[in-house]
Amino acid sequence: MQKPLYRQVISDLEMRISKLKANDKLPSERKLLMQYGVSRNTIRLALQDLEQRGLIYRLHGKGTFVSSMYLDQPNIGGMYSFSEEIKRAGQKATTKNQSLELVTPSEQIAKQLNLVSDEQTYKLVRIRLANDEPQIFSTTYLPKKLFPDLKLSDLQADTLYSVLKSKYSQLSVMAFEDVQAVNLSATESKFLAEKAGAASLKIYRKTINDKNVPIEFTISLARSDKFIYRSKQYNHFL
Amino acid sequence: MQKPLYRQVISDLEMRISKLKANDKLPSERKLLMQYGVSRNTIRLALQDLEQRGLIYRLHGKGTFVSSMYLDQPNIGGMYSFSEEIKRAGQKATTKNQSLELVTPSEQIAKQLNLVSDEQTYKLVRIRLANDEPQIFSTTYLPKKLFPDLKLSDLQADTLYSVLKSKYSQLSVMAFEDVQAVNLSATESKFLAEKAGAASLKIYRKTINDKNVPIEFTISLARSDKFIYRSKQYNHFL
DNA sequence: GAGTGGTCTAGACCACGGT
DNA sequence: CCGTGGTCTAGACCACTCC
Repeated sequence: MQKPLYRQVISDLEMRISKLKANDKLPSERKLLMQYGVSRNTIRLALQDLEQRGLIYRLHGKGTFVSSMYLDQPNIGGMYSFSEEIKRAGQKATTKNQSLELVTPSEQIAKQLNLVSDEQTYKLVRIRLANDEPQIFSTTYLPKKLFPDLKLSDLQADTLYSVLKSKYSQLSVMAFEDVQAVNLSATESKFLAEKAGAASLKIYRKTINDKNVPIEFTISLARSDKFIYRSKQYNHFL
Repeated sequence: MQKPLYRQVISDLEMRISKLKANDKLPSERKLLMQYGVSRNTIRLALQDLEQRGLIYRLHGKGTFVSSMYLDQPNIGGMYSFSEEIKRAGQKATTKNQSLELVTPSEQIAKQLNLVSDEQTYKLVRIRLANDEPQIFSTTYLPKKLFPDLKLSDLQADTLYSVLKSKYSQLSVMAFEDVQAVNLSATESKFLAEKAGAASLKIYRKTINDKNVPIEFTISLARSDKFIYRSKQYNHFL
């Protein structure tokens, strides 16, 4: 089996949807199951996925429709890549003080990454800049067993996610993010060229792959005067 | 039928999960279907919901486990209503200083709500409390033409979203949210019973209905020591 | 091999929206 | 009334993990 049936249906429907307009109606579930020759359950698995990702919406008793936001604003939300966001804003993205070392993670980190006992992780520390101004101070933990022989030079040549994908075949499918507001400590404020006590966004991100296995845990501190955290939220309980 | 079977399973599992620790193992799907006397599909529907909401994670071949991302802190992000989040955390949700008036909105607000010229909106100001402690100070704008004859008494009897749905047939399908960290001003800090300068989350939310029409714009200020803004991000470009 | 979650089938009835 | 999505059953086999 190459790809699960419902994944194939998803891919095909994605193509069909991209050729439709916002609020266009899709065929009913019963028509789709005949078109694809699969059971209703399989169709519903596919539609569920598309609905969660915001490509379609379903109305009880009416039908399934193409969602508009996805077509109008494909860039809003989703997994943000710092470099791409900055470039889109017409600024220059750079990274400073990059360091990579092998460490035994704290209990909190180990739990997030589903690690047992004393498994080691890479610890990647970065300061991200836009037009040479510090914006984000981040610490990333990557399990050693998933990313053997990770080199700093790899990361300097390409973005983190593309390295994980191309060198280690790890696809980041979804990320859980927790966002808090914090007052910067004296030391933190220096990294970000801010005043001590300034309000800052603290973002905890856990990224998982297609097998539901955590592949990355990152704690970021972001200057909030320049950086906005943007997300889309879907209502699952209509 | 009172509640769908899988919703009942969800409620019961939520209770069981709340008594477990992070990374504790749940019974297997086959054990659960025997415990609840339902089919496997129903159990999986329930587990899917819990997984999406971040309460559990599942590992192929290993089992289902309590997620560590799920803390006791209520989530202020997303379409979840404040009252429900607070209740879920076992606390008492109340609202203070509610005021409702008809205003001509600023240009910024009018733009967000796709309003023309001098269209009026209702302006709803609320302070939300959990266990009598102020948590969120919010200002909500609702277009008058969509919600004629909105009464403060309606909102005091029920949640905002349920009023919009039941009285005006407006379904909130999706919301865009921008999150910033700010230092509280002197006046703001008094509303939230905090110190001036304390870091706080400022959340701009625009909610749209199934026709892609903006139905609500809200600016919230939330105490970040008690609340976490939580979101899921999907990678659309596999 | 035993146990887990992942995928899939072929039915059924319910609840909702519109004719 | 019909067509829609929502819920539900009772099976089956596959893919993965651990022993």
